[in-house]
Amino acid sequence: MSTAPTVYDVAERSGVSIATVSRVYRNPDSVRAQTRERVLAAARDLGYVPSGNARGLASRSTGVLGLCFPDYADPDTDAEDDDAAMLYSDQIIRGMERAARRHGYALLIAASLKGGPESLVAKVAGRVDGFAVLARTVPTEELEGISRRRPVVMLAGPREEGDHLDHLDHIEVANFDGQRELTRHLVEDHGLRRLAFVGSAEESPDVEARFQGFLAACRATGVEVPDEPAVRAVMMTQAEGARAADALCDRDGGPPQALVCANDQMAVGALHALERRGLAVPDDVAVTGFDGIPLGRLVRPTLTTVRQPMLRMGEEAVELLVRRLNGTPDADPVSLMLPVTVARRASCGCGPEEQAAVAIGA
Amino acid sequence: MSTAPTVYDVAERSGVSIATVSRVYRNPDSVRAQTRERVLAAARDLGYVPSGNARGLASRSTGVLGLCFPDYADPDTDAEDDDAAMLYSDQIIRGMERAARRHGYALLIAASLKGGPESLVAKVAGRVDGFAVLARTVPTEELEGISRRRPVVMLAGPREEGDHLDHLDHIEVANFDGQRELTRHLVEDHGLRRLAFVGSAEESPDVEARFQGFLAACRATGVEVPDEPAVRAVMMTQAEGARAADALCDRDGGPPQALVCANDQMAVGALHALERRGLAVPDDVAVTGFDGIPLGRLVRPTLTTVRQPMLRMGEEAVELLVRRLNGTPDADPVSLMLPVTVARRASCGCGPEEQAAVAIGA
DNA sequence: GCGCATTCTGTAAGCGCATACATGACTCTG
DNA sequence: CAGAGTCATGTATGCGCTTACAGAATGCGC
Repeated sequence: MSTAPTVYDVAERSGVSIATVSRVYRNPDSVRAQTRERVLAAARDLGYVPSGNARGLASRSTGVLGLCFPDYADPDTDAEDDDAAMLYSDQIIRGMERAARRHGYALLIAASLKGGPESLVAKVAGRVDGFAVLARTVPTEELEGISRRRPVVMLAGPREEGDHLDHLDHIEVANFDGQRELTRHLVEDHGLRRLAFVGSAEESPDVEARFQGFLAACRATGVEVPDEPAVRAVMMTQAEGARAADALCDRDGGPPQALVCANDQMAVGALHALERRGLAVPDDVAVTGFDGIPLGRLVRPTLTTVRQPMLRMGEEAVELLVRRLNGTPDADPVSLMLPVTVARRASCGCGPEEQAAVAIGA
Repeated sequence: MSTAPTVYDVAERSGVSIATVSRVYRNPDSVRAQTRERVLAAARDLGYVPSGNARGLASRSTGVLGLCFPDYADPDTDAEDDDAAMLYSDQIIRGMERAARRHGYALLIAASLKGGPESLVAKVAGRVDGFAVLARTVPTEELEGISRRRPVVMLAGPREEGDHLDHLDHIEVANFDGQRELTRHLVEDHGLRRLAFVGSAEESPDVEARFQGFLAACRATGVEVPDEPAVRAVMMTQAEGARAADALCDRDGGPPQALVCANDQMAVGALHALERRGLAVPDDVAVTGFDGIPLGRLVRPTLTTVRQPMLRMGEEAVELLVRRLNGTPDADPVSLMLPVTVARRASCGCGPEEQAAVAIGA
């Protein structure tokens, strides 16, 4: 692992100047074929790999796009089953990677833990030409500064009015419409009326939108519910979902007829908690989630949920970034809303077979 | 999107030298608190983000690890169902990301398409401190050169004897043992004797090892099979799996009793093809895969397969890289073999419930 | 108040590459 | 065969940061 060879080494070995070496890589046609071969041969001999850092510094661009996402993994779950570990951020990653590749970019990913918030984004931001951020992964103020200098697209968080971030491109899904339709389904098609929403609306604008959709459906169907979520979860993990389910069951009046969870992970946690208590899903309590992670189809009963088009979200994010990168850097901010689908599965009482679903919203 | 501020701007604005600005970020304690605050305030005002390129250049390290993987996605499948798009590389990505984060690294990922092979690895290699490569993603010779200058770990390809790459760290799974056990199960527990192996052994050393495991089980149980795979697939995608299934059914003597596929994607493709032909799985033909991707549990019948611990593979890869990076760069190459588990599900005739599985190999 | 040990901060020299510009070698024209 | 025009290559500079090293400021004991 000796010191890596540089353009200088290659230049010396092939008897040309460093400029020529550089040209061989950046603009091969501008070098005579014979010279080029000599240079490439020397490079091969030396095991030369151009330094991305130096290249980036000199050319002011990296050829890399980035993604910052929160780490919502349930540590315990993963150990026993890889599948369960695939969260929705993973699908966004794949979507972005694929689209990035099409445009000649690589993808740099980093999850933030509550720990060093600043370092994370800064690290990513400093190494990419542009990046996407999953809602609330990064403190607003920090993004504010960063986004002045390079393209950033917000994912999954509705734009915040009056916020300093409204100059950012933005992609969200039909949280409101999706949750409203799912809730309507519970009430009208399954006749459930005592519903409880699980999830902290303050935590994330997505959850807030979902909760509002939930409320809208309740009002429209004449179901009474409190003006705020029955249980606030801090993290949106399985553990929190289980805790929420337990808390709701222990309340006066017993468990509600349906647990409407703000995401799939909490719903799965609730499923487990209810099973431990000997309550049957969906007969005693219906449970629904939101997201459409693979795990939702692996649990029993299979989880009724609202599916987000996550791959597409990742792809669209890249498209927006690329557009800004070559062309219209100062165009007005774009705001996309992608449609969702309600996946009716077993946990709401729809039986084992998944029902055909239609796109909702946007 | 004006020119981004630099240390110089921050230095000027806060009335210090650029060295002090740098120190504030690299080594905060070495700067007086009062000075530090001034600098940070100026940085905040300007929206300053340190350039990763410049930092990397000057400090000769990037704080980034990389992963190169092949793109085996089935383009058509993805559109209709995000879940189906989650391949095994995605799980490796997650495993690596998580471990990388623990060690303070970000992760750069890039899939290679057959197209520009060189540019891909070179690009990644030039931007990271070390990286992992999924078997055969990268031409051997190219890796040869690169790996002389920075840590590389090979994933999922058995080390090739006499190869120039045997100085690389290496992680594989118990391909041979896993496939042998699965094959034994088909023959001894289900009484199947006309088996066909689908997959090109030349393409990948993993497939070769699996095929050898298949052969070993056949010999041990007295089942006769040809010395090479019944069908060679070029890509290991669903489309290829379907084609293979069709080809085998059209042969003289009709379909075999079992299709032993070299990976899950091909197995799923075979499942579809058989269904189209009106053949029942597992009653007419049993089908098995290898990998344990989430999709395998979503198809009907659920897919019997050999599960690889992919998350763990990603994590171990990072551990190996990190170890080389800080400490023992020239230690002897490490070779890890991770155990697999046989997941007995419906497609081999074991019924809908997944059977408890035990670790095999290593 | 002085000398010396400690901080703290500034100066300067790269890190490896891209690229504008200058130079040199040819070819072509008249 | 001189001069203009091409093409290939070299020279020189700077990208934004880190980091010895040196220098200034501060604190301490006496």
